[in-house]
Formats: sequence, structure tokens, C-alpha cells
Amino acid sequence: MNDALSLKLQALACPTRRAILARLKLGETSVNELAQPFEMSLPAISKHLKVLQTAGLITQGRNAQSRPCKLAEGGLNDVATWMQDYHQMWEQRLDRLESYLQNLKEIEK
Amino acid sequence: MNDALSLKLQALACPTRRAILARLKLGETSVNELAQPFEMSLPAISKHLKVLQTAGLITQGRNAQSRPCKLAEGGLNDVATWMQDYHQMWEQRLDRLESYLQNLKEIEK
DNA sequence: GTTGTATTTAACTATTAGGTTATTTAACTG
DNA sequence: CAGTTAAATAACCTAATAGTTAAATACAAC
Repeated sequence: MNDALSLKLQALACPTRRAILARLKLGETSVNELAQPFEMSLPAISKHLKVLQTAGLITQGRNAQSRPCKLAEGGLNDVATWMQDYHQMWEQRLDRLESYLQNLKEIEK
Repeated sequence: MNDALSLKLQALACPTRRAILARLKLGETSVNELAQPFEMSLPAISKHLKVLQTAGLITQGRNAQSRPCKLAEGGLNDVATWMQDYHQMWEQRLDRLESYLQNLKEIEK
């Protein structure tokens, strides 16, 4: 289990880490700020961040003592690509739009 | 880590289990047949199947001694829903279709 | 240069995951 | 019923995960 996809899914398979990602959706944040809502030591959060970073889901910058985290762009691309092979939901959405389109063409005649 | 989503992501975070799912996409299969391609004992596969089943990603039926496995319908729904909040890829696809649609309407005038 | 602040690393512990072999259960077959 | 086949369970091992506290690092500010 050391391929990129497994690493990402593994990283995502933890509510704490998903919560961190959810927080980061709102914007770049320091580790301390990130740790606030959790009943967990700072080192624990630090470890979670390392997991997310190793998986390529976040990146960490530098600003004085702070190491601000943000979402890695396209970090979920391969996960989404993999999902595409299994899940029909999106296809269905597209199909519905497509049939609407078809319908429109029909009317056009 | 005992919520449904975590369980599923955890189950997916293993190449062996993803390979099993890939095989099951081709259709219902017995445990033995499923185990063939893997250099792994049968009990190991049996455990993987249990993980997948507990996660709600597969179901197992009965046919004599055989316990045929198949993909659980909509098993990835919640994973896909979660992903939707983070990944723009699908939205972009929809947007492209949408703009095509818009374009068509324009021509129509 | 000492103090304070932000974060990581080290060392340790408990639990879980992924694998093994050996045994058991369940159902068919003769 | 004895034997065979399909699969699951038990008991065990090892490595990885998720957490802890305590110590180290990096930078800023005085």
C-alpha cells in the first residue's frame, strides 16, 4: 500500500483529517489555528498534517514561525478519476443534461 | 474512525481490495475465482471481502457451497458525494456541456 | 542573548491491519 | 455416512496507526 492512490484514500479515511481539509477549504491556516477545534494534542495534529502532505493533499508554506497549510491544488484528481470508473452518479447527471439537449434539438426541428 | 464514510475510504485504501472491486465490475464471482490472481492465501482474501462487505461496497449471496460476491449498488454514493465538495472536475465537465447548450440556444435565436 | 511562540521530532504505548497456517463449518456427491 | 469442495474462523505474528508527553528546533522580539 504505497501507491499514490492508496496513500490518498488512506489519508482521507480519517474524520480528523477530513475535518482538517474542510477547514482548509475556507483558506490557508496555521497549525495552531487548525488544531483549535480538536480535542487532541498539537503533535497529533502535526502528524495528521504530515500524512495529508505526504499524500499530496495539502502543502505547507512558511511565514515566520508559522507554517501555514493549504489544500494542494488537484490533490484529489486521481481519487476522482478512480471513482469515475465505479460511480454512475455523474454520468447520470450528464445524461440528464444530454437528454435535455437532445430534447432541445428535437424542438428546434 | 467508525463512520460509514471512513469505513469505505479505509476499505478502498488497499490495492488488493480495489483490484477485487475491479474484478467484480465484470460480474458476480465466487471467492475462489476472486482469489486466483492474487499471491495470497484464501483466508486473506476472505478477510478483505469482509472489510468490503462491512463497508457496504460488496454483498455476498449463496449458491451451494459458493458465496458469490458482487458490487453493492450505490456503494460509493456517499464517497462520491463527499468528493463532490472538494473536486471541481465534474463541475467543469458539466460547465462545458452547459456552455455548449447555451451556445445552441444562442444559435437558435 | 534570553525569552516567547509555533511547530516538529523523539520515545513510548495501545490498538488495528494484513498476513500466515491450522481448524471448523456447510453443502454437495457418491 | 464418508469424502470432497468452498469458504469462514481461530490463533497467532508483525508492522503500521493514532495517540500521548517531553524535548528540540526555528524564528521573533525585546
